[in-house]
Amino acid sequence: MNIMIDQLSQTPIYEQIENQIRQIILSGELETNYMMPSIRKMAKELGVGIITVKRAYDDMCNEGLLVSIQGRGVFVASIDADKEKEIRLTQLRERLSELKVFCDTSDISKQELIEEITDMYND
Amino acid sequence: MNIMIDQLSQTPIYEQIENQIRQIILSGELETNYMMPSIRKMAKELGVGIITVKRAYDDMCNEGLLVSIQGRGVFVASIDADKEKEIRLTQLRERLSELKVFCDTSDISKQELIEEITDMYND
Amino acid sequence: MNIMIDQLSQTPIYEQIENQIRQIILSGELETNYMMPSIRKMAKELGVGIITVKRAYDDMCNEGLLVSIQGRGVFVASIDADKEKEIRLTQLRERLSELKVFCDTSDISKQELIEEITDMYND
Amino acid sequence: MNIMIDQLSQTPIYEQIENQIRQIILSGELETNYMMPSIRKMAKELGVGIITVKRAYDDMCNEGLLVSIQGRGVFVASIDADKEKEIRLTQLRERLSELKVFCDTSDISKQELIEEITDMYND
DNA sequence: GTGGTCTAGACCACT
DNA sequence: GTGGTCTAGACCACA
Repeated sequence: MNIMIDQLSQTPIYEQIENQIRQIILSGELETNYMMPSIRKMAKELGVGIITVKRAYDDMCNEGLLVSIQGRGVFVASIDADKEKEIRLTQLRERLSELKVFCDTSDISKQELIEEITDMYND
Repeated sequence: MNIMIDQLSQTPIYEQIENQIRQIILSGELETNYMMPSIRKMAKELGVGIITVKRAYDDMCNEGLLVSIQGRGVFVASIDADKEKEIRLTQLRERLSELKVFCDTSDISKQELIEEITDMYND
Repeated sequence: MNIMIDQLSQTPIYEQIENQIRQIILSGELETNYMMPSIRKMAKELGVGIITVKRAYDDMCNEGLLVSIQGRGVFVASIDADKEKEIRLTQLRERLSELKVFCDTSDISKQELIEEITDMYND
Repeated sequence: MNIMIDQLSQTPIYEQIENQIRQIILSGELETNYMMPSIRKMAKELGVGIITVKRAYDDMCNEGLLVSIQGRGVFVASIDADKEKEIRLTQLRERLSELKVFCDTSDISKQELIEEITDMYND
């Protein structure tokens, strides 16, 4: 589990942690019931505060990707891959819907939009 | 000029104002040198503080879309088409950048993203 | 007397008027005791408020370049050209003194300074 | 970091703060990532309001000389030498622009101006 | 009337 | 503790 923190980023540290853990779990790198590093250990490794890591773990528990068990630790939740994927896609569609409104009111065509995305992925 | 404020939104009020004014100006709805509602009037209409509106106007002055003149008012700046387009694209890229972070951390590929967009435009 | 106002300039209108009147008087274009246009006439010609012109005239009276006589009008003061010039140069030296402090603390050499000035006058 | 405020000056307090911080940073006195005094501390030390200091910090963030990070503090940004120099020259040009208006309206020629500068540097 | 500056103080988000 | 947002209200400069 290799998590990188950018101390100067505008994105809150707890969110950086969440994003990377989410990516790792969704990529299938960790099995269900895998025990996450303890909050203290993770905080020490990343060089951030304990509260910050706790916030990240808590958020992921609410999200359903992690499960916290009193006195034992935090574990990777059992996930139905298809169902999870569908959730992500639904979230994506909501974001895309907002994006389309922006493009429509800004005179940006579908062509230009896709072109920008392609450029972005080529960097 | 119809601006709506969502007091419960996560996005700061001044940013909501900025986004909507920007949209209105870039859509060409307002002519160059159009006099914006005075800070006090706008604040009263929106039911927000004077400083909040001022902050929004200030930011847009820095952005180059408005010009503020002491004792006279705040006016729509003259913008050439190319510069206008560039502003829009810059905004688009900021949004796409956030979108990419979401996709990357959600195990959604470039392929899937473009596919979703294409579907959306076909509806 | 040809005075131009830039309504969109950041410089206050009354100051624009002052600068141009000062220039005209110092250039010797107007004789001593020349009667300036009335405040109302000047305001009408320039398309600005009466108060704005009054402010400009008042300031120039305090500066000693104009003399206001109750019920008669505003006139060009008698000026000792040499003395006036010396006053301007003294003011210039004060400004240059500040400028030098800025250059010294910003690692800008005399060479660079004069070069920038030359460039500026060539535009 | 020794900043002096002149409460009676015509230049706004936040601008006085900005000018002095800019000078300090551009002079190389502070290293990249140096943590600036907190807004509250600086405000208390200078005897001004919190918002005044915040305004100064905000402006310098927009200028690219500082970076503000929620919950952590405000830091000196990393600046490359060329960009630094360009900032200084831009500031110089703004000052020279004002100086030129003064000279033009005071019947002082480019020759006289440069002569005065040369004299000043010879003292 | 307009915008520009400044204050004191409150509440929230992040570390 | 840090910065970020927002308010209410005051005073000044400008037109």
